[in-house]
Amino acid sequence: MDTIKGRKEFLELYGSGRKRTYSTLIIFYKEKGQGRRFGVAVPRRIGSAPARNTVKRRLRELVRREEKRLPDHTSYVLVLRGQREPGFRELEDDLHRFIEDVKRERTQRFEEGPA
RNA sequence: GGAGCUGGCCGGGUGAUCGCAGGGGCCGGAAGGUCCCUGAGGAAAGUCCGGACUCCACAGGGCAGGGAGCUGGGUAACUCCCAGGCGGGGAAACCCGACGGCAAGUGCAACAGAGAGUAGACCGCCAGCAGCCUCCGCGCAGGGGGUGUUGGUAAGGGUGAAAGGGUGGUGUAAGAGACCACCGGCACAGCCGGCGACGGUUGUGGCCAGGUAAACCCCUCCCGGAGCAAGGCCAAAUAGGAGCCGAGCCGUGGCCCGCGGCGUUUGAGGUUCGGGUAGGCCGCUAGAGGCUCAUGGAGACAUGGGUCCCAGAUGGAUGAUCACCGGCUGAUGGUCCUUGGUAAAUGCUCUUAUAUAUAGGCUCGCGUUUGCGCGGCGAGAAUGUGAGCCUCAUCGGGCUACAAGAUAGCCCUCGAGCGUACCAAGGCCAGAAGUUACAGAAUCCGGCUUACAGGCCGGCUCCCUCA
Repeated sequence: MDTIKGRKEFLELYGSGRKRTYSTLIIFYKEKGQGRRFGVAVPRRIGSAPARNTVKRRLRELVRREEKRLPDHTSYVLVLRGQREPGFRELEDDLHRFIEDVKRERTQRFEEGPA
């Protein structure tokens, strides 16, 4: 899993990337460069350092599992929503929804494209 | 067994699947692959002290600023640690203390109170003066009690966190360190013990000096600045840009003097606009290091030997998911064990026998409420003491009657052992459910402080019981 590094690149995705909102996550993404690259952001309001680290590990684990199902040549930033530490299942559900949404979006574009 | 104090330690485990970071070996031209090893804490936290390390400065002096503040020791150093002293808390084990100086100066103190730091008369106490009352009337002597007023007084009451030493005496109208004795405290001097803080003791002195220095301040001692984004190397890039101000600027990091450097035609420096970089490597993990043994020491710790190598990320690794097992709390159940209590709704056996002081009321006797004289009223009121009588209550419980209580009637009654029933507590077994903390290295150490579900081991104090 390649990671996004540098504040500038994060700001670029926040500014010009596409955005989808789910119950525990906000996901920014944009076609860019080679391969798939990921960034994870967990705000301070979630809790202490150990709590934030746990959430980040869960998100990385999910990305590692599901990476192949996402479109290539794209950068993604996953930002945590809410005030509390979410469970693994909640995060998993949201990521699956995102994968379905992105797949539908590409199919639509593919059908509209040649027409 | 209970209550408490204290020192040290731990702070989930196993398995499966899928992963991360560093190092090493092997394969490969490289990308990478593969195997092995290692991979968060007691506080990694707060960033509060102290150091190591790195760079800058080193020419000093004065002023300012900050810190420390009982003694001796330990340490690289400390605001830390050990031992001791003193003060405070506790019945004790033990705990707590910024613990130099308010008898150098200046300042501050709410409310209450008469008075709060050169003290102060609200009540009280005492004295003088005036006038009044004393079973009734009158007189004499003496006493007592109020009132008003003028003074005295810090004994007593009251206020307050605190009222200007305490106790006893002398003294006095009443009092007062006014004087005396003892005690406490203070200052000075001596002696004894201790390295010392200090302790003990003797003498002298003046009667005594309130609190607050995390109030200013005074005294003693200590203190260059910045921090691993320190600092160095490599690579890349900006571009030696423009406008304006301009005689000072920089370092000695607070200020002044002084000193050093740069600059005033060759323009230091500042500011605005425009533009750009922030990639890699080293520092970077072997250290005041861990474990263990020996020696010295009361201890903190030191010295020496042996042995081990134990995180180094940089959008930041050290894990994610699932299953099982633990730890703790525990509704409820089993009624197996122990202990205690209750029971004419209880059985059996043994052994047997008991009376008290106080309170209240009533009656009677005696004494006192200054003395005397005359008259009146009246055996009264208050108080002390002695004798007799009466009443109530307590000294055991249950049942019946009554709404309840008083009360009345009836019954059982003491002690010991065993058993039965019920209740309570503890142990044991089962167990729904809940809970499983605080918290994430970022240059590294030594500390401090704060947070923490729960658990383990040791030592000590007090109380109860048994032998």
